[in-house]
Amino acid sequence: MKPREKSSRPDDTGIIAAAMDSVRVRFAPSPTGSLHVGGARTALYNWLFARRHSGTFILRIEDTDVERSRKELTSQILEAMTWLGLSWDEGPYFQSERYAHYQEAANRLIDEGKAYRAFETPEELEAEKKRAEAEGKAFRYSGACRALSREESDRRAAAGEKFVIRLLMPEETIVVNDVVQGRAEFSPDVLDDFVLVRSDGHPLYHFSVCVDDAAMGITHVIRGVDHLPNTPKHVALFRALGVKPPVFAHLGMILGTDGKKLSKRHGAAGVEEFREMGFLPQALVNFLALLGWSPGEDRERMTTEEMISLFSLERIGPSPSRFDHEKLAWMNGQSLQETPEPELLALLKAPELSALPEETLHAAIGLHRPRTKTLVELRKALSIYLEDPAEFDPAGMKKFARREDAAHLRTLAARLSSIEPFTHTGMEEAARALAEETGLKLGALAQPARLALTGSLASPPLFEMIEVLGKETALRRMLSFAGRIEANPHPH
RNA sequence: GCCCCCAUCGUCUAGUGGCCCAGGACGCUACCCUUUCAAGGUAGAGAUCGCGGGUUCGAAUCCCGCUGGGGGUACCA
Repeated sequence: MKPREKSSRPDDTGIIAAAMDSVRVRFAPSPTGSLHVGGARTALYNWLFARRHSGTFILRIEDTDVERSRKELTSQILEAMTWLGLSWDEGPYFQSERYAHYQEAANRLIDEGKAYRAFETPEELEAEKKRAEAEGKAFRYSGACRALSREESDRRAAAGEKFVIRLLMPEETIVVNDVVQGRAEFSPDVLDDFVLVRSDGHPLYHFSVCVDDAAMGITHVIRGVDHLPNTPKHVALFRALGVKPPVFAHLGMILGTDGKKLSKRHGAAGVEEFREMGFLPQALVNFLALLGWSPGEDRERMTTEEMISLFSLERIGPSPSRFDHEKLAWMNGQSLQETPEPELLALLKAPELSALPEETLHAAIGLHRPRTKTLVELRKALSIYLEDPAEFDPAGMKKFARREDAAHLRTLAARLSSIEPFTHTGMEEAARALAEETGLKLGALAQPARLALTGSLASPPLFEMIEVLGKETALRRMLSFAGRIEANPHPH
């Protein structure tokens, strides 16, 4: 890592400075789905922030929802994080293995009179909710069980009566000072005594998060704005727990191009999907970093090290952003061009390419890589060196599969067959001479050949490609394609 | 319904009272290069800074209202 920059950076002042000595942040996904790019961006910002301040990045799995959590999704998330290069310093911790902590904290809160048992059944609550709705009012738990004496509460619990544990919400306005979203006030009459622990003993999200953040000494909570309305609850809980709340930074949502929540409908939403589509982790990271954060000074493409040294919470914007696949594709194309060839070969994961002579493969990559934006595209482009094209572009067939094209193909093939040594410069000379003699444009000769060789009208410079393909393969494809046309020529 | 957040080119954004009749990037258009497609080069279109009121000598930047969008409102996370 580069040496830290001096304290002229804006984030070295003010509110964050107090906790800046030992930054501890966490990414806390819930294993109810694969890693969404929104989650990946949250993880990235936490990671960048930790690295920027030589802090600690903790990974914590929030699997208290037994019904929806799935073990295999955890490993999938970990794998995606690793692929992105977001290494964690502690964890993964599993909340499902930390129930003793929650139990202990809950008992303590009850003992201190900051939380209490509530014995209403789900049905009773549901009925109350219905009633409130009918009256057009927002439902808030009545707080009826606040009035229970400790003795009665203990007695009913001991008798086996079901209960949840609720936090005794203080009757005061809670102010959340968010580094990204600014100041937000929450009036006590929209906050009720929310549930900490379910009747089956499972801690609820708000509770386990705060207990863990407190226990793990989390200094900064960086997460999506969807959690902003939860934050006053967390602040109250931290106070009840006797802990200073961390600094909050809530990130705007990542939306699809239509402004709706990003999902598979928009092409892809999971990190794993982007990986499969042939995107490079550094490109995805760079792109995601810029979705909501800007280093200023018109910087766009950056290495991870540069992002780390430039990153700060105050340069994160509050507004939601749309996921622009086009820009990602551009960035990926840029990264693809810069990847060293041995690494690229490993990334391509195409063992069949080893059938090609090293020199051929090297030359082919040199020819095709500049024309591709993803690994998948490059892999497909390279396949023409392994087997003859199986399909031909319909538009190409319409334009360049007429009877005279077959004739041109045969003439060109004949001319090329005598070239020795078989170099692209020699071929080009010969082809130009041929064009001159016949009064044809070079393109009239080249396009049918291109179609014959690749099945497509778009390719690297024809003769360079032929040189890599080899005389035998090239002539075979040209002649066979000529035959195919003659059997079934496209009318004018 | 109630609560909270957001609002600069199509998109990501720079911009924190005068340097901005708004800068960069992706995308788009044209031209150059050229055997095709990319890449590259050059030029260009594209935002009355959501709307309306203030404050100020002066506002994209501060305040209020409206509109639009998003989120939350669980014994989910």
